[in-house]
Amino acid sequence: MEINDLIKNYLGNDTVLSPSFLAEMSEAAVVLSFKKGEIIIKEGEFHPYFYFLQQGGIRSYYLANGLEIINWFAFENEWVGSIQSTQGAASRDSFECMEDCKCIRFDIQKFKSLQKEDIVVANVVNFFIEEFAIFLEDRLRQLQHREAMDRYLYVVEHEPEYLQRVPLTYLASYLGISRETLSRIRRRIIS
Amino acid sequence: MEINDLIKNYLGNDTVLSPSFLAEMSEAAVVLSFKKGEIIIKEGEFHPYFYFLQQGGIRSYYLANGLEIINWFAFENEWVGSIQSTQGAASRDSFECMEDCKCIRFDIQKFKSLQKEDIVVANVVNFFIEEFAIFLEDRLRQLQHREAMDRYLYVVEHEPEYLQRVPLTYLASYLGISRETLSRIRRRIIS
DNA sequence: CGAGGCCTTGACCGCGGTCAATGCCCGTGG
DNA sequence: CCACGGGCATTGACCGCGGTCAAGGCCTCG
Repeated sequence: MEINDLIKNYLGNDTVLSPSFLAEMSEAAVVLSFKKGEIIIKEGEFHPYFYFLQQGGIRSYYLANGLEIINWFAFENEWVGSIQSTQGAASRDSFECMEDCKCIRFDIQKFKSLQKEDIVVANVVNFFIEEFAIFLEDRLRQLQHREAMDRYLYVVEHEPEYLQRVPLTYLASYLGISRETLSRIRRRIIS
Repeated sequence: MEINDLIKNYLGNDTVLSPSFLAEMSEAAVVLSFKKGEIIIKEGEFHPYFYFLQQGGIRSYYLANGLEIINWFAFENEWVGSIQSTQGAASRDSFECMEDCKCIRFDIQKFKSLQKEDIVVANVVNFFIEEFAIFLEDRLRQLQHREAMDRYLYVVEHEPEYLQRVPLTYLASYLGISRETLSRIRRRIIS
């Protein structure tokens, strides 16, 4: 059972998911394919699913003053979804496939109700949200009181896969700097 | 029972906490007082407690290049603690009382083990982490691709209590700008 | 009354944004 | 096979936002 393995990888092999959970999940989960450029979730719309990304890359972004501002990138074996949708509200962000993608789609409502009944599920969810919060904290540290060069070097050191798989235009937005500045920074480093 | 009321305020009166939870909590929770300037949690130290702030104000900050950089402020009826300590690691931040404070202190270990057994506790924790993640997301939007004036106006509109209770030096750091820039921005707004 | 904390103001300048032109790579069609 | 066009990155010129340094004002407290 795929999902079971997946969760055990994170939480250790002693994690035992209830049979009822696995049964419900296997019927609620659907494997979907998306092509490069497809938008899975649209800003402003309620989207009652979240995804486990098995293959490909996704970016999350929103519009401000006609500019796309990028929140994060996700690749293989990461969870993707809108926190707002988790609470029944419209997503504040759009999610676009940067590559062809294969995802497992989960129904949020079904998951939420399981989470209210099954303590293991509740703790698994907990674990992932905590991870996400820590990611956001790290990111804040990169943006608050740090100059462009330092932000870039952080990616080089801690998120080097972005350099391989993300266009520089997106990376610049993610870093909160302009395309041009990123370009100049990279040149300074090579020399 | 105070803690019960407290949680019901958040989750609605239909939330029923198990008697065993309440019993454990009332013995694990301690009410503490701190004076202005006291440091509750020190950067780099493991701190196995978190707090519910009943009275006063706390700031979270860390040192970078000898500068204190402020993460957030907390006031009445907010939860305060280090996410890293939740995972058994040392705190990356210090927590200082900006005013005299009254807190309820909880033992993280005890809470965690309850969370593994009691599904209501697990879901309550879930709720608060989710809230925290949304706060962090909002904050990221303020720092990424936004200029100083906009950052300040966001506080004026959404976090006006900070203007009353936080020294401008701290507020500037929170906004990721210098004291002087904040001062000039405020003058521009008055005129 | 003096000292220290906090905020404001001024002078200066460098980082990084904007605008515009150019280069490079690649897919498509003649 | 080459020509063209589009997408993306680079480079240059310019300049304004915001940082740093330093001085001065104001309030509180000893």
